[in-house]
Amino acid sequence: MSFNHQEIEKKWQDYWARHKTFKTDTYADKEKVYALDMFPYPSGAGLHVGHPEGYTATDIFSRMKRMQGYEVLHPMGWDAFGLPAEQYALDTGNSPAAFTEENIATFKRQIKELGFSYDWDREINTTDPNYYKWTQWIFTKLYEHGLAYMDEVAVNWCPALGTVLANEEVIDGKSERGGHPVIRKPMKQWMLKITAYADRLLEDLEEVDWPESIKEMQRNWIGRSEGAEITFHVDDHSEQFTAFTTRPDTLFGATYAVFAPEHPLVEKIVTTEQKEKVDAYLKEIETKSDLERTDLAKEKTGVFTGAYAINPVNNEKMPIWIADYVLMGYGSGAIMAVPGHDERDFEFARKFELPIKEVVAGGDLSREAYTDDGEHVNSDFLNGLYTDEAIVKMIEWLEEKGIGTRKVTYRLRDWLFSRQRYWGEPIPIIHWEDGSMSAVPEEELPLELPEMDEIKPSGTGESPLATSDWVHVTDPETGMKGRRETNTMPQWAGSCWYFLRFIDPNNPDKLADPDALKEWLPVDIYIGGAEHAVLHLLYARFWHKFLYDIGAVPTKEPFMKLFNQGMILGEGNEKMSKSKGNVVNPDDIISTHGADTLRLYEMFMGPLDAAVAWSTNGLDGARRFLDRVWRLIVNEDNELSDKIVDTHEASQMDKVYHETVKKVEEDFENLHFNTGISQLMVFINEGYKAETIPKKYIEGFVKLLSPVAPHLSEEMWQILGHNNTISYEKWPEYDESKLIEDEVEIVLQVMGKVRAKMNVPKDITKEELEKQALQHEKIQEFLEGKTVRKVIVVPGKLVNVVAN
RNA sequence: GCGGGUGUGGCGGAAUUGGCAGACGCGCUAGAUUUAGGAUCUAGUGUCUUGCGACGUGGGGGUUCAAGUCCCUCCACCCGCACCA
Repeated sequence: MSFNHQEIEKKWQDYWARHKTFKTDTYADKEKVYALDMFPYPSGAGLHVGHPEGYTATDIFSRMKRMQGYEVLHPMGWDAFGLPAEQYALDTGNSPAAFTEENIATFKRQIKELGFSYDWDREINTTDPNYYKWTQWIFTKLYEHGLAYMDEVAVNWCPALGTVLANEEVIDGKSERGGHPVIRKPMKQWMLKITAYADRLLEDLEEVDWPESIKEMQRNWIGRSEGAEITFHVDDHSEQFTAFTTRPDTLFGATYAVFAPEHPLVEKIVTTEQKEKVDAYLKEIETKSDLERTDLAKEKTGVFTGAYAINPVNNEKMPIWIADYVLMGYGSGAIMAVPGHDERDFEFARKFELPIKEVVAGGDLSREAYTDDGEHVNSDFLNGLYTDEAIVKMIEWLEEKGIGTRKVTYRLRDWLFSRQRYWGEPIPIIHWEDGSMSAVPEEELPLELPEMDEIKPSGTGESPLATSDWVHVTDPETGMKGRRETNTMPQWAGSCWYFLRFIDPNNPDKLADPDALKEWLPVDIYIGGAEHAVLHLLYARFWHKFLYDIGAVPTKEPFMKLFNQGMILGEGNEKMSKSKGNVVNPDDIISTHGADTLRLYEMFMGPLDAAVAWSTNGLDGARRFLDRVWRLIVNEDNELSDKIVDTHEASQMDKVYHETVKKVEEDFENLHFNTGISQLMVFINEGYKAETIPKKYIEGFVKLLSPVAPHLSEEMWQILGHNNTISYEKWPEYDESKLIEDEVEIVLQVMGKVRAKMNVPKDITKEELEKQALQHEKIQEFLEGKTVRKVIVVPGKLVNVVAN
């Protein structure tokens, strides 16, 4: 007989809700554990089977920690601002708020049906004014500290979405959401000065327990490089420019200079003879999208400006070219080209027949650029030095002459923070008619979004808010008129700090009580998808460091341990997608197999971080295991099976039980759920073979199973004669002595090959073990006619006889 | 191209410090039970071989008494970055 999952799951979900079983006591005396999920964007499509994977992992961890006596904070909320709701509102004329609310209701129902042990009293919604009041408050603090500023920048304007996108939201020249074309357009935008934190964001990665791949991605994204900035004069002009280089030691080999096409100096220095060609080139570049520019980048293009720069180290004239392989957005948008020792410069010099000069010996410059270390030549005072020393000496020389300095450059750009959208947190800034600007005072926050009958693009590139009366303000004291900022914040804003609010979600006076933050921070385990490796995780770290600097949070880093769950693929090993029709809906699985089965299956599929294909057979197998557990413990009359006996006598289950407790605890602690579950299966297999099973072992087993399959475990716990929830029962302990048997099996090898096995007492001496092994009949057989050269004895494991 | 990662049965995957490769699950085979079953229980299941045995962790080489694990080299796939000076 199998259990009725629909009945049991409903029963215990109701019980937990009614008793508020998972309510967290913020100020409990117990030691604290904070287990966090990346909260979802509540899309109209509802929950996907990928969501429960990470959620189940943190839930198992949380449930185990509760049973081990910790006070656990395990919350859930909604990252509910975002483009799809606004797009829906534009398409249908309905309000994004109502649409969002419906989606949240669906998500919440689905998540509750999976039996996660969230403290629902801490539910957070980023679109709730009580929440975004503090998102706005953080913005005003950033503004006060000079970290939020407005700048005219060439932004990624997406005409289809009617908004500006951050660099990270543009993939191959198209919008990350929707795949619409994106063009460059100069606009006045809000920026956050994340670059001010670049070094700390880099350095503090050392302190956190994150996957190396994610740390590496963040390091690459920040892209720190050390070098020098060198000033060059333009020949016959009063103009000068700077170029950044990581190889100042090769300055003697700089034979030409290259500007990015957008470099402001280009129009000033271009000669009349070359103007036509330069203009044509600029025009060609302008009409290319970013996508084309990177695509066509394989073949280098460029044009001579007619002007020359003076190489400060030898006063030689270097022709100045423009080429789009030099990027305006990095360094100063101008480079000194050293074709002998830089592959890109080499390629360019070859194509345009520019001189190539060797200054580091060791390569063959007729074939390729030589970028490795070597002895410097043709370099005056650097001759004979190797790269490291030559760099130091050259920088000293440049600094002495006042024509260059040591310089660190980053790939990381400041964070483009405004969106021309309605459905986001309003940026709490007022632009006054006298041209000044001020932040909305704290006591006036939250600055709520006005309700609008119709949300339509303003047509001017401003957000729909520009069409509302809401924008107009008058200073009650001076009577000065002003206009509210109409840009809103990007979706990343609300998720930058939500984990702080979970700690003290209803605090009206502060973002959260500092004492409570001290108790719970940093987050002990944070699980979510790898797609947030740079954006969300870098932005959240930046805000956290800022809040740390102003004394609002007590830790430098927000997330101590991070883990990325893998993707669940469709049965054909392809990504699940509507168009392929291979999407698995959790609702269907809960209905046919039950939430416990879904949880168990997703954890048993493979390692948590692996991408594994969904398998209906595998899912059936998970259900079969739970049925086996049920049938072993519960009889036809829904009572405890006669096989379970209340005894303290020694049992054949002793060893496997203690092994199971040990392995399950260790594996769950390390998020190795697949192997922990396999051990639970081993225990049940042994249980089927045994005549009787001590009740205490079955109780221990049900506790071990309960984090994975909580509904079924609660039901069995009740059948075992308990009236309370299993959620706070003491986690089982194992007895190390029960793991060791009196006899151990020893592997006997000859020349490294297993030839026989034998059982010996566990405390046998090395000498005795060797003696017995050599006497073993089978071994004797193999040693016939051979001379024993050496015998390797590993106590408790094996004996290897070397003979020939 | 650069950086990171992964390659183990028919499939998903296990294997402290190098020490019995293939735990557990799926699938498959046989038997039991059943009116019947795609239910349940029991046994088997890396490959080759009648057997003894031999071979076997992407390919090749090396270190070692002993290699999935360490070293060298090549290949394939996945992820990230992509002219970052």
